Formats: sequence, C-alpha cells, structure tokens
Amino acid sequence: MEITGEILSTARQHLARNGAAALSLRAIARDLGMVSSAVYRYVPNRDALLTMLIIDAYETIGSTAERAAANCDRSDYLGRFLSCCRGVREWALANPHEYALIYGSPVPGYAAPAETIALAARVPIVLLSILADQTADGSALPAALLDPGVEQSIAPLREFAGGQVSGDLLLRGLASWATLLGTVSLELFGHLQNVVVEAPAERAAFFEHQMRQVAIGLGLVGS
Amino acid sequence: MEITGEILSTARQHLARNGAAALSLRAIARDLGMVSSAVYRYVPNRDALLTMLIIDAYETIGSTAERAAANCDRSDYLGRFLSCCRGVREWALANPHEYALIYGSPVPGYAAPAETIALAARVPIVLLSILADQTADGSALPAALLDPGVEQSIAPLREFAGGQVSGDLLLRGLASWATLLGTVSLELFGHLQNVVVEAPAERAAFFEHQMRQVAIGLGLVGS
DNA sequence: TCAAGTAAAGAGCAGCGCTCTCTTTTCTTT
DNA sequence: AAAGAAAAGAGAGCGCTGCTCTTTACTTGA
Repeated sequence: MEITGEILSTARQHLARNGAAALSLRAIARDLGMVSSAVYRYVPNRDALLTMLIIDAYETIGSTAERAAANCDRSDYLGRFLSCCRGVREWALANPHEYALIYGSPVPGYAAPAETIALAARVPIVLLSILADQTADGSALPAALLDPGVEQSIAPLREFAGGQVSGDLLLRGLASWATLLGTVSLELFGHLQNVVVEAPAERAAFFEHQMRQVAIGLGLVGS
Repeated sequence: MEITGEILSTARQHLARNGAAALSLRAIARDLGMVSSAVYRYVPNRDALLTMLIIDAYETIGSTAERAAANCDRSDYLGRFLSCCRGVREWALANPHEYALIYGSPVPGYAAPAETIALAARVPIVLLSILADQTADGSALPAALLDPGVEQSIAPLREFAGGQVSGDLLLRGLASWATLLGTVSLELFGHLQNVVVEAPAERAAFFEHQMRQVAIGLGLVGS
C-alpha cells in the first residue's frame, strides 16, 4: 500500500512534467530506486497507471469545482456558476497535462474504465445543482417546448436529474458545459494564438466575459 | 516526391486505424516494403510525419466546412452555419483520430508548427464570414457595448476581421466555435455516456438542437 | 568508361512494456 | 528459536520503438 502510493505520486510528477505520452514505468522505477520489474508487483501495467492518474485528475478537478462553487452564497447562482468556471480554467492552466488527460484525446485504447464515469460527473453535477436550485425557487427561465426527438435524446440525463430541471434547461446546461470545456481547451491547446492576446490578464478577461454570456443564456443574471 | 506521398498515405491509414499514439515509422516502412532507415531519407523524424498529418487533417476539415457552408444560399446565414457545424461533426465522427490529433491534446512537444496556424483558421473563418455577411447587410444583432479590457483582449481577431464585425459579435462567434468543438469533443471522447442516448439518430438530434440554440445566440434565426 | 550523386540496406544504440525465473527478505507458525 | 511460507525485489531477456552511421547498389552526366 505504501509503495503503491509512492509509485502514484512519482507518476503524477512525471505526468505534470512530461505529459501522458512520455509516462514510462521504467523511469518511475528508476526514480524510486527500484528495478522496472518490481513495480509490476504493484501496478498491473502502464494503462492501469494511466487510469489511476485519470481518476486522480477527475477527483482534483471535481473537488476544485465543488469548492469554488461552494465559496458563494447558495442563492448567488451567477456567482456559483462563474466561480466554478474560473476554478475549472485555473485548475486546467495549472495542470495542463492532467486536463489533457481527461478532456483531450483518450490516450490508451478507447474505453473509459467504468470507475471513471461517476467521477467524471462531478463537474457537470456542480452546474446541474445550480440549475436545480434555480428551478426550485422559481427563478429559472420559462422552459421552451422541445421537439420530442430532442427530449428523448437526453433521457439518461433527464433521469439522472430526477425531473428537477426542465429539458430545455438541461440542454442549456449541456451547452454551457461544452462552451466551458471548449473555451478552456481552445486556450490550452493553442487555438487562441493570433485570436486572443496571450497575456494572462487579457486571457482571463476574455474568459470571464465568455462565461458571463453563457450565464445569461442560462438565465442566471437578472436582465 | 513519389515515395514521400506513399509514406504519407500509409501513415494516414495507420493513423485512422490505430491513432496517433501508435503511429510507428517502422510499421509504415514495413507496409511499404522498405527498411526503416530508408524512410528517413524522406521524412526527418516521427514528429515531422505527425505534423504532415496534422496539416492534412486541418486541410480536410477546413475544406469540408467550407464546402458544407457553400451548399447553402449566401443569404441563408442559418443554413450556412448549421451546415458547417454538421460538416465538422460528421467529419469528426468519420475521422476520430484525425480530429483528436488537431483538437485533442497536442501530442508531440507542444509548439504548434507555424505552418499549421493559417490552416487551423479555415473553420473559424467560415463562421466569421457568415457574421461578416450578416453585418454587411445590416441584419446582425445590435452590438452591445464591451468592457475595454475585453475589447482589448480580442485585438488580434479584431485586426484579422478588419473591422467588418463588431467586437460583441466576434466574441459570440468565438463562443459558438467553442461550443461546436466542445460539443463534438464531448461526444467523441466519451463524455456524453449516460447523458445523451448513444444511438446515432438521438445524437444527431441533440447536436442539431444545440447548434440551433447557438445560432439563436448569434442572431442567425429571425425570432 | 569513370566519377559523382542518390537510394536503399544493414547493423547497432538506447529506450520502452512486459514476462519469466531466481534470490533475498520478511512474516508466521510450530 | 527453527522451519516454513509468503512477499518483494533483482536480473535476464523478448520484441518493439526512434534514430544514426556505415556500407553497398544503382543511376546519372561528362
């Protein structure tokens, strides 16, 4: 148990420094003063190690988002939303390789291990809880009527939300999630070069504005 | 020149089948009946090959988006936008590894080669041209006043657009781009599991609805 | 015909994931 | 305390990778 932890923390350091592609069991073993075959007593293979790092990343970004949102009054929906968005972006900027690991291209084969899907939900759940609170106190946007096919398409999410939030608002929430991750990914993966000034202050102002616009679309800011 | 082309097309096939991580110069050489050292006469190294594939991917998704948008009347802004979005998504679904290569985590070191940044602009330019046409004929949304810091942040884009489009609309355009890529990435990278029904018809209906909502935010659909 | 240039082959280095066997250490049981 | 079992690590080795260097074969132009 002890050594598994050391392997994991060394792996974390290597990931943060060199990225997932360069993660090497042998290098980790060297750092720990072991021979490479010895780490196989603790970790089945490289993919399993990556999975642990993925879980780790989901946990830290999830708790970051939760803590950020919890910093605001429960009734301050806009504050909770913006705080959550900022938290996600700042975590991503501070941990680019970890972010890429979970929201970039899936590195190993393809299949997301079953353990990760519950963890992956933590960030969207923060967003969802804002919409649920908003709906509960009657301040949500009037729900638009949806095409039955569209309504049907989000059946799993609808079930998860337990009928607390209208289909229309759920879809808007999904869009806000996509915009958040899209904006962060564009910035982190270099697609805003020659588009948005590179300096941190400008990047932050840009992000803040974009998320505020998203919040308007969610009905979080009284017009 | 001949052989470089064969190497590239073989590399394309390998990328499509196994993804960028598994791309191996030796395997390509084997497929071509050469010895591995021989391909180094045509390709400097593996990263250069990846760069070529990146350029290739940008070109095909760019022309796909352009052709899709060109399928509609020039004055049919909504049609052009939706057609472009559909084109991007369908190309991504048909070429997941290529999509991941350009919009997922940057695989090699980090720095996007200078040759790629012009190519990378082709999809956003399609979106931008819609907004420019819309502005030119006076049907664009009234431009909201922006915070000076935000206005400043998009100076590079503003310069590129040549003053044809308001800062407010440029920012909305960037948001639509982020939402488009975010939505496609979420779907492609498995983050819509247990959220949106997996069947192609439902996924398409979901995507269509989301993009229509984005179009409303851009003022592309007369209310 | 011969020299120059080009393309390919081959060997080899260091690194990787992973497996197997063997030895050493540690803990448990009598 | 001695004997046995279990756990942990060491080492060698397989096949793969990117990449380099040297040598061989072939094709040109003079």
